[in-house]
Amino acid sequence: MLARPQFRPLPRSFFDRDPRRVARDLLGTILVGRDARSLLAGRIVETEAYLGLNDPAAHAAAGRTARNLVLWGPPGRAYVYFIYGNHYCLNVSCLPEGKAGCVLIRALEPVAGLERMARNRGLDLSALRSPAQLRLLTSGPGRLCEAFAITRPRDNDTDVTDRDSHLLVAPNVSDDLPRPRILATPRIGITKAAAEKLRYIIKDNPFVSGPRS
DNA sequence: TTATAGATTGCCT
DNA sequence: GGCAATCTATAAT
Repeated sequence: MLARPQFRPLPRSFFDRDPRRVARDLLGTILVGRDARSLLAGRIVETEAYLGLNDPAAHAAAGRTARNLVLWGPPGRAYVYFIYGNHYCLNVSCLPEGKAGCVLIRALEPVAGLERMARNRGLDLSALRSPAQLRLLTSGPGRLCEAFAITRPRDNDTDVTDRDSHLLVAPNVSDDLPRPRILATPRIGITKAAAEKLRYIIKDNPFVSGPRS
């Protein structure tokens, strides 16, 4: 059997909580993607919480549908959806089975497998030398999915707490001290419930999505 | 069966 | 800063 890196993912209990807590605590953790050939890793620097039935901006607000079924399942599963005819977005389900909260992963700081990410994004490898171009790899929910080749239906319902999954979330030991400075802001790109501060970012991290200001 | 908005991105002026 | 691309889920007819 081929040796490959092992990761101890976050436990299921981590996701069995209020999406706001999960969204905050996911900052600094590592999204790991892998296939037979490559290992991809990125540090999560931007998330958004979606609260379920009572959150007008959440897909779950429509109730249980074929698309959002994963949201009502057990915590710690990938919810992948297709948007604007162009892009996939990655969420992780929260709360116990029967409740539909989730966290949208909005931006990563690339850690490993940057060449593969660039290829997946259709970028020239010279992009890896320019900070501005580096941002284009995984700075945005659609971009990070393309970089990690995350699609639906294949990756939908993946258990990101299973060490054997091709997509998982692992703690980042080196990030625990000092605790990243966290900022809460309004969510991006929504029209309903747009005032609530449910977007969480690592302050001053250059890989957070949106204009650099 | 048809219409429309959407948890985005990249290219245009 | 504006807007087209491109398709799916859901609402409206």
